[in-house]
Amino acid sequence: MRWEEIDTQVCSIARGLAIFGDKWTLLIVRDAFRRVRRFSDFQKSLGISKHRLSDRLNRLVEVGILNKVLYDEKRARYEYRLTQKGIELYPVLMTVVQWGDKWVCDGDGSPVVFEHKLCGHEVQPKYVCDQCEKDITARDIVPKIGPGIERKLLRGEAVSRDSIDVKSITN
Amino acid sequence: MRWEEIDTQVCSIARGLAIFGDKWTLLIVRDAFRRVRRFSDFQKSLGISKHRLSDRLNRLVEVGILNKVLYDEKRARYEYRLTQKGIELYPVLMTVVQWGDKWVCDGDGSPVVFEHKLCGHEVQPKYVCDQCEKDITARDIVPKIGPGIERKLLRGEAVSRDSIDVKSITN
DNA sequence: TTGACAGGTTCCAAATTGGAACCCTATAAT
DNA sequence: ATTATAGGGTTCCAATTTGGAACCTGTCAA
Repeated sequence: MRWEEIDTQVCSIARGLAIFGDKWTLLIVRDAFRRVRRFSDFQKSLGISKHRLSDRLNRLVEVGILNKVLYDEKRARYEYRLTQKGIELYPVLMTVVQWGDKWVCDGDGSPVVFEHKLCGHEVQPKYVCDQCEKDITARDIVPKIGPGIERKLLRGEAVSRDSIDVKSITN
Repeated sequence: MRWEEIDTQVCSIARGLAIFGDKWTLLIVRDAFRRVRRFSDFQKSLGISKHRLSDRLNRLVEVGILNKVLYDEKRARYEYRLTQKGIELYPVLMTVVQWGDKWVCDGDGSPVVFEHKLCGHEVQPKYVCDQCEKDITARDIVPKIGPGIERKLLRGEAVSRDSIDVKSITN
């Protein structure tokens, strides 16, 4: 299978990664969260080639993660800003940060820490059950077929067996 | 800059993505959570070429996300299983699932839903402040220089200006 | 008038990929 | 005893993707 076909899987991970699972895209989104907005600033920050950057930015605009906002009419200059769809990638980025802080730090500790404006404390975001408020861990979660698969099956559509075979997530 | 150099940035996102930010790696990890364990099963599930798969599995073992476990001594057959380091990628994957469910579903709803063993309910995991328990959103978080950068600066090490320039994360 | 700046595009060499073919070992089937 | 099959690879090549350098264009500033 080639990469362009992975989003044919009935799987939100595959579909998500089809959008931002390549080498540079999430780093561009990271920079957008840091308020990097202009072509040349992305380039400086990432050291990516212009060609690639141009590609990636256009793609992100296409899929609705970034907006192109005119900031200089005469010279047709645009800024790239996160849309709501982009802003909601925040937990993805933050969970990567937390994993990285724990597993690929170099002994000096977290490069960046975070303050929660609402309570003023330094925050270690946590991932909890919305029903019982306990921490979510892989071992306590049982995946089940959801409507996205069920409805397709009811309509007789082919759904790869692989999507269906949802086993308990654990090693 | 070429991709192999991105983990020189003092940034947990860059360092994380240096490990699992390429096209197939996170999908392999996804499958590992689904209890896919053998070479040929990964291959069937992903449709990736053997060459690539071999590469990626070895890489994941190298960086300590998967363990190679002998299951047939005579024929030297191994299973690939998540280590603790791998299991802790769960929130990364789940936040991708939640984003994908919301933004790249096709009208049929979530392909897969999740039950929380501890309370028996269907769970929508949420990302909250460990101090005040309120939901975390990009707009309420202020990044600050952490020890990982500060200590390097105190030792006089070069830290790219880019890592330091931590602006409020918002558009 | 010259030059710098922002934001591209074009081109090529180098790296990465997918796919097919092949290899090796150990069991299973005939 | 011979053949087949399964698991897990490796080798090779053509196609795709990439990084980097060079070039283009329209505006402003000196």
